[in-house]
Amino acid sequence: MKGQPARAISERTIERLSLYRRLLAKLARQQSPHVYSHTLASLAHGTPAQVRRDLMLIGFSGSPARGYNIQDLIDRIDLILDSPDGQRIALVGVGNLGRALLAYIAGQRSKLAIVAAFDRDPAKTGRLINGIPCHSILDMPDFIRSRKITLAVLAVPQDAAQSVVDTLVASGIRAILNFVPVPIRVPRHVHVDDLDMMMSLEKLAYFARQAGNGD
Amino acid sequence: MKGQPARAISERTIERLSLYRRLLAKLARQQSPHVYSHTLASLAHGTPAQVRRDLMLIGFSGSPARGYNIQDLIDRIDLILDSPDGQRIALVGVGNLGRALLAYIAGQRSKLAIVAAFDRDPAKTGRLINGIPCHSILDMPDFIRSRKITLAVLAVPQDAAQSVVDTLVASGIRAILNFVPVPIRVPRHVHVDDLDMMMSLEKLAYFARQAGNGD
DNA sequence: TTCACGCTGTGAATTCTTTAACAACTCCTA
DNA sequence: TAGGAGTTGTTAAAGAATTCACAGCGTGAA
Repeated sequence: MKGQPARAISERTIERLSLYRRLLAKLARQQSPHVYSHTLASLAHGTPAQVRRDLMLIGFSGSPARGYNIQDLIDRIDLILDSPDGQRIALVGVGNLGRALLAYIAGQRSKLAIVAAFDRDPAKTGRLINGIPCHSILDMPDFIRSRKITLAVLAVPQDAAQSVVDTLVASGIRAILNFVPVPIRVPRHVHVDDLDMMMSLEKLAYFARQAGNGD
Repeated sequence: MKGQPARAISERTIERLSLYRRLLAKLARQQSPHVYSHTLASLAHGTPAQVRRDLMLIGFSGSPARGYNIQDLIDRIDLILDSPDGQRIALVGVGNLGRALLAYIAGQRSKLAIVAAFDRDPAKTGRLINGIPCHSILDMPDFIRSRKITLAVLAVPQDAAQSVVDTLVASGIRAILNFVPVPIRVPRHVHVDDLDMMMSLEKLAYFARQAGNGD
């Protein structure tokens, strides 16, 4: 069995695969067992050529005149995106945003489970929050190691960010979804994705102005 | 007065400018009145060449041997990113996430103010939430028009997303920050930025696995 | 069984983004 | 006042990502 394709798939393509999978899950319930690249493309706001190339990259083939088998494609994407034994996530920082993220993420994907939350404030620790146990941040290293947590969602105050990140990295975390609007330093083997809302808003504000008149 | 440079600046560059401005604001309080491109680059996790090119694109010049004047650069970026009379934002969907976003965004930038929230649920409307007045979604079109709101943050349930978007667009919204994990359809002149957390998590999960061993 | 249609798979072309490289210049030192 | 160190501004090259375009094929219709 060949498993994952040898060469790394680009970040952009992985993002689209995630999107395709979600769209395909909906299609699977509804219509014929096949989709054309142009159908999937229009659902994903992309081009047919892009869809075909993405699927080519993961070694998936369709049939001319029938398109791609939906269930087979979902299975193939699962094989790429999911780890067989699943991956566990910790959320750090149980403030307003942290709690909302807990509720948002919990239970979305069986192979990607939030298993613990951490906070410095003793008033928040030692109980369930949105069904997830919340621990003291002092217990974090042991917890991450023993439960083999590889992903972290960071939603702590700015000042605390870098030191929390250092702890996470030292505990063996492999990737961080960062909601703190500060660039965090990590060693090269740790991946970071910044979701910076103010940056997105400022970008939208700019293009909103460019587009139409000058309000 | 020439105002904005004629040619559009790329999305990537705008994002970095937003980041630079934030970093510069910190620098301004601390040290000398100048920065070198390599200093700013290292704070932004970028390369000096990238910084120089970005600043070139917005027509900003530094001095050899002293670098860029921090305050002047902030002013120049303000000129690009900010609208002189400010832009107003509406938040739609006051659930867990919506409330957290209100708290997060409120008061961050004076030229980018959240001025109203909307929800379908009458229990939530008619009062302040995190200091922002919350209205019925039925009043949204009038409100958006009369208060000249051009940006929207979308945090409604999936099923409601497209119909809310249609209303927003019809009311004159120019750009939407979309937290709903569904591709929304808008006319070409409306800009959308999708902040899709599950997609980001799945991407990180993939690269976390690629990097090290195969857990 | 044959034909025509419309799709896939993919090399080539294009476009967009980043990095390299270096001449020109400014400041500091002596 | 002249020289050296180190930075900017910018052109050219490299590298990624996307789109084009078309050969080849499978299906359904005749």
